[in-house]
Amino acid sequence: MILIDYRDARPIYEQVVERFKMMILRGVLCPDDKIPSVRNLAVDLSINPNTIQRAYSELERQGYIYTVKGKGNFVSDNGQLLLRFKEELFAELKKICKEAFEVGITEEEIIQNIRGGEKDD
Amino acid sequence: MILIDYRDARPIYEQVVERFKMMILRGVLCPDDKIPSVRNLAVDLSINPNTIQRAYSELERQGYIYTVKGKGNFVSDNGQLLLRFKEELFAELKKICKEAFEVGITEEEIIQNIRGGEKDD
Amino acid sequence: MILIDYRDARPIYEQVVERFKMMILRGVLCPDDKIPSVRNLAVDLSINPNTIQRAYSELERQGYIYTVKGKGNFVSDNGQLLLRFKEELFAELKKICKEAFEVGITEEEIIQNIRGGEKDD
Amino acid sequence: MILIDYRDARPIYEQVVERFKMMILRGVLCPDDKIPSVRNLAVDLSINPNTIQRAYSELERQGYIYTVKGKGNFVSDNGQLLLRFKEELFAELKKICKEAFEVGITEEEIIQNIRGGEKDD
DNA sequence: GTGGTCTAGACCACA
DNA sequence: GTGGTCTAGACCACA
Repeated sequence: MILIDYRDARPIYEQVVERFKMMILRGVLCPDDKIPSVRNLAVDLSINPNTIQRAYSELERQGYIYTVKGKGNFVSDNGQLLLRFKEELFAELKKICKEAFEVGITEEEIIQNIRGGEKDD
Repeated sequence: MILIDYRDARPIYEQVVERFKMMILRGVLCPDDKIPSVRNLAVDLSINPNTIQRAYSELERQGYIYTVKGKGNFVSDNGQLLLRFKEELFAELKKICKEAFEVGITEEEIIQNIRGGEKDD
Repeated sequence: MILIDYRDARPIYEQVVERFKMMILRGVLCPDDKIPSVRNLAVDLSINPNTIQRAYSELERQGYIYTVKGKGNFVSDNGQLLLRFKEELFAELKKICKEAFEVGITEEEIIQNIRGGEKDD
Repeated sequence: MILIDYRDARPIYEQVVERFKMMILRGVLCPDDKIPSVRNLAVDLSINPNTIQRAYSELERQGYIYTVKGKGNFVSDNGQLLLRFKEELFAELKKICKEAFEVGITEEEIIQNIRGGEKDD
């Protein structure tokens, strides 16, 4: 369900956050679905429960999941999530493009580079 | 010449590296131009010399500058730099676009978002 | 009769306590009215009976209900309840106002903010 | 500088957050002031560094401080902070008043209770 | 020295 | 069982 890449420079908790975000945004996980308990996922991934706890706290803070004490963590029903994710992603894109323009790369060059990627997915 | 943003989450050495890279790629700094000595820049920016040294080592490792012992640090004459920078930048773009496609954002939506940014520069 | 909000960060037993308190203070539930049995309410709300039991114990401790063994739980006839509730509520208000005054918010600003809320109820 | 109340039901990290917020909002701590290092404050308060770390992360997330890696944590220069704090505080007040109105407490009664508190500060 | 991440493990509240 | 907090302590990146 969740894969950790130890060669990835990003911290483990961040990778966990990202995996869940994508699964929720893609609809693999649906509103009110229960996600694994902190302890279970920790055992499954051979990771310390504190690290999972941190990932889940972050997911809750960002509105992707909600916690019911004593029961577990569940996927939120928040229609705003995809919209917010898009905004963040476009902001990132624009930042990179700005850097590109600065060194003389043209809009057309960038667009050519993006085109055709959709089907690779 | 170099501006450090202490509120930027990135480490200082990384900001220094990035500033020099951009100045070299934009042609603000030309091949064989002498860049400030570690000591001088450290004083100018009120930064630990170790931090500048680390930035310069990184710039040398990436081929942007070369060191002449006893003389100082100079901008490389390396025609490959822009090409390599472009490849890295396009790789980043593709990674983000891949994530976008995964959550259902279309190529057209991305391209619309990029268009028009060139003139804002 | 009782609604549980699983997205509410507060524990379930606390929500149950609060709902009953409000119903009793508003007069929706009257002295000596029988409230649902632990078992029935647990089934109705699809909640663990332990949780309901804990809520009822808390309500009894605070004087809102009394238990007759073998008969059930009943609303208390305690004229002091509203008075005590008011005191608690005013204490909370004062604590928040104190914090407000500390950062320079004026009494007038607070009062303006409260005025007009009564009819929204 | 910071006092922890072990009888307080709130977790320690939350108390630390609250103390710093108030000091910043009251102007006791000014923009770009350095706050104690995680380790130092941990020793001073006889608290685990992780707990201080958590408090500082929260303060950063809320925009009260910023971190310079390897240097320390510093007070932000964010004019929005007081405004946002006010909004949160007024929201709390309204929630309590709403509860008050529900059990028949009048606006006037509440206002009388608040008046005169400003000078006690 | 300074913050950031992570492990190991305890204890508590809640269901 | 489930999450939340905290302690103790290690190791790393950065300055």
